[in-house]
Amino acid sequence: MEYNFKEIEKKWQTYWAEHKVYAAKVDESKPKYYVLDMFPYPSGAGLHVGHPLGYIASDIFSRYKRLQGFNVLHPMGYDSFGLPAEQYAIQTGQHPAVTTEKNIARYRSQLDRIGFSYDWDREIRTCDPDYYKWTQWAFIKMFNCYYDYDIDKASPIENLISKFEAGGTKGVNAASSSDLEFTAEEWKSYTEGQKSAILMDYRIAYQGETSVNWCPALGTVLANDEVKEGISVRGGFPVEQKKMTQWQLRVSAYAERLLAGLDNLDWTDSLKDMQRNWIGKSQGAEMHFKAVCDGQEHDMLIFTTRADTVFGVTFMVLAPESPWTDILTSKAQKEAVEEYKNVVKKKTERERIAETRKVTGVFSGSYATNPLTGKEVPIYVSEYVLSTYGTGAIMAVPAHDSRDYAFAKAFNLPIIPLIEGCDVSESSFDAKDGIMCNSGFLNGLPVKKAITAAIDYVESKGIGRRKVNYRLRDAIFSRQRYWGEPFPMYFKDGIACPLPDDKLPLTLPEIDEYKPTETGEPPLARAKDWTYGGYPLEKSTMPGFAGSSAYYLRYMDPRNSEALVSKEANAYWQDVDLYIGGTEHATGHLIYSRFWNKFLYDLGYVCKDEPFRKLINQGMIQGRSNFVYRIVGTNTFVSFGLKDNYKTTEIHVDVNIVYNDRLDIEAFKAWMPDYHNAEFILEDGEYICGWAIEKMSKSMFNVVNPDLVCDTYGADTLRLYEMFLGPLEQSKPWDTKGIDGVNRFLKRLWRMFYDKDNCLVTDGEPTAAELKSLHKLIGKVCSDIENFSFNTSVSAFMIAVNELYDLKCSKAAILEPLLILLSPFAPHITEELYHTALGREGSISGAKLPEYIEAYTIEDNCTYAVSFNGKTRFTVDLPKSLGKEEVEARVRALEQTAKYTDGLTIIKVIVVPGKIVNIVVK
RNA sequence: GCCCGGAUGGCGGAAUUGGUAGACGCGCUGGUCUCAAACACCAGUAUUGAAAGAUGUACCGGUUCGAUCCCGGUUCCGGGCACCA
Repeated sequence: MEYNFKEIEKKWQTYWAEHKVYAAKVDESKPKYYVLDMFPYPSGAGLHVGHPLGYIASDIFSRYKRLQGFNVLHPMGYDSFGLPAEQYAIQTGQHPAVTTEKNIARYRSQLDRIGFSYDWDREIRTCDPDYYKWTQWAFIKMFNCYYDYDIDKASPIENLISKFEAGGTKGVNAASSSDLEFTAEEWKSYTEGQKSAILMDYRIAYQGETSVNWCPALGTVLANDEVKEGISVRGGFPVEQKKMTQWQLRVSAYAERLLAGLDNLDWTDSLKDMQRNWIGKSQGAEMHFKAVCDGQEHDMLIFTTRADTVFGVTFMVLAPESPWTDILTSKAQKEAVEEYKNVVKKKTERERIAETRKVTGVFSGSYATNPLTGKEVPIYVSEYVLSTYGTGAIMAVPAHDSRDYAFAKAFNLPIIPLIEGCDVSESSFDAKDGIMCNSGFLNGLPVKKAITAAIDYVESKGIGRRKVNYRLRDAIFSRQRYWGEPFPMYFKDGIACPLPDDKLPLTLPEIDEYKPTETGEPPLARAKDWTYGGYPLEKSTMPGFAGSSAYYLRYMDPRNSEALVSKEANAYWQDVDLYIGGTEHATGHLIYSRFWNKFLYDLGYVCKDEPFRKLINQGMIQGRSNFVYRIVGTNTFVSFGLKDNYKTTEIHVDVNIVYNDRLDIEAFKAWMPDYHNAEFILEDGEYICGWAIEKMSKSMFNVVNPDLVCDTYGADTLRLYEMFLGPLEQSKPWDTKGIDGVNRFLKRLWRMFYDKDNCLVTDGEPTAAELKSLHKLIGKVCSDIENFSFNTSVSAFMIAVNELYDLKCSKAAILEPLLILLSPFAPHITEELYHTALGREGSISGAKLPEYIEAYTIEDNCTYAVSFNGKTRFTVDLPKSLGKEEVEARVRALEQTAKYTDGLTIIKVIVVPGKIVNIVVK
């Protein structure tokens, strides 16, 4: 019998599906284990060989955990709302639901071929109304809550209303968009409209005006993590800043908890660092400065982390968009400031980035008084101060801040050094290090102590207070698009109201065109009768991250129509034990999910504060591109080794017509009409291609389709090879030619069971050598899997099978544990051999993981190399059972009889068991 | 500019984290089988040298009997953030 992978793989995939082998059910008798993949966006291009890498890893781990006796939840679904389907719809008029459906079918068939152990009964799709009902439900909950810092969690908005009714804003310690103050009487005197406007500033899901990333080409706003270097991540279009009223989520209220929660997570440090930087906590102080404009006195508030440098303030700076700027611009400077503001406003985000460090600014015409020195300093307006961070105003200390320094140099402002011995003639001294000088009562203190002393002083004089700032901003939650979740909100006389729960889901209406309207309204404005009870419904939709923020909860109880997840299901599955996915979600999905989960936790809907206990980031699989070299101005192609003799252009060639860097010339001629009459300059009768490692993409003709690999080598080979390529978390290139090695391994495994038509499996007692091979393997593979070092596991399998093959071992007592151990990696072939060759019943996934017995792998004797000062002089075999002291004693004795002393005396014997003995001599 | 990761044969990568560097696989070379090819199998394969040996983990230095591993500095590559006061 031959290893017929096609038949075997089809047979077992059918068996698993028919017997629902991987269906997960709540089972209190077993410990649970939840393994989750980041669900894919089903794009039109289908999967390439890089996509399943993480899925294979998580599948191996899931299968391994099942063998260990865990009740494993391993679900899959689709993140199926999103821009590409909509862009396609705009171009073709096809409904996004239709293309999405088609793409999902393609993804499913590709995934199925690889043999994953998903529980497909739990599949979810974010665009399914039964699913997005719960996205809308959560949004309404957020709308109906505010964040109370006193209890440090979300709380129903009614509680806030009661507080306002009882005592106004006094004693209210809540996250809000503005710092309003009013009394209970004032509150009661407000109209409904005024009240709802005030409450809006406190809600966790709220509508508010902010400066947003507006992408004109996409016709929508984007969140910060959807923009990189002034360009939209999806599509690559320029993005500009624009003031707009948008739905937002008050993620910033959770900044401290999102930061603190990281400490207890089993994530990589680099990913935690990314989130920490994104949250951007900085501790400092707010300080009041008296400002005078045209004789009028105002109060100005700044934020600083360097309160110690207040004696070196030589000017102040306001953000152009800051409300202070209008108040503190003098009549004389009005025109200049307005002009400056206009120039800044017109710049796109991209220009701002390109011109970073180019100093611009304008004098406001007013002056501020330093509260500590009483000195007057000028107030400037400059774009290097951001309105969105801190108070939008700073005190400038050019001697100790490089940005202030550049500004001072450009505007010829004084620079006062405050640290003993520092040189500020060429650049500022930014380090928080040294002894203070020129700083009144702070003189003589080291910087770090001076910071505390300065803040203490400021607090005691009532000039300011300690303050923590976060860079994390609220998430802008509206998108002016069609293919997303509709907001379950309507506007009654201009006041935003949520739909009642029994009206959920609010499904997407049909429209005949997916573009924005001529008047610039979102596509939903095209819908007929987009109203509720006669009131207009919200016309924008939710962003991509809405649907992915709580999907891991829905998998626990995917068909529940009463709740996002039942209390029972949530209590059993709890949280995700292992989450595998790419780093690209570090500051997007992984922040939003944590926020969303914490919110639901505050309200008691989920039992865990953090959703993802352990996180692994798989690396990218890069493509290996091949090139041909066309001699300029001809249709002649010269082989790689000879190309330097000619003037050539490098052209990407489809890697599927190149074998081992050798071009299939006939296939090349047929590839594109242009090359039909191509001529070639060969070396040794062959055309050798150049190569490079690049991103896997269609345009570089280096895409390898997993279907093709499954056709030629089988899914088990694909799975093993993807793992064998290198460490899971590292980026590495795909190179199809190496795949023969793992394929050979499987064929050899097969031959251990079958020779032609004979089954070779026998009973019989295993020998010591066979047991040693097996148990070395068990020990290695189990510890590798726990460490996600799957590449070395595959090597270990190859070594063990080679050893056993050489020993001609066909004993069931050895082969059965071997198969079970290998089954997570290569489920089809092991399943087949388990049944037909070993005659076992049921699926191998129900088997028990073989136990590792160390005693089998210990060597009787062990060779020590004895060396003097690093030079090996002789080797000696000693029983492994000897203790360290005894080895030392025997070595000393040997050394004496061997007369290797050369007149030297031993000062130290270093024994490393099983390794080497070093004798240090003098 | 700041914060993280890296750097080992022709290639992907191992090395029990201070103890024989280069496991395993690819590729290459030679051989067996074959009319031939494919498959399979066997042997070799860091550099240098006829050999003994010498040299080798990006570079410079340090600690140590001993360093791919620890410490200091440099270069290059990858990722993240970027006027965050």
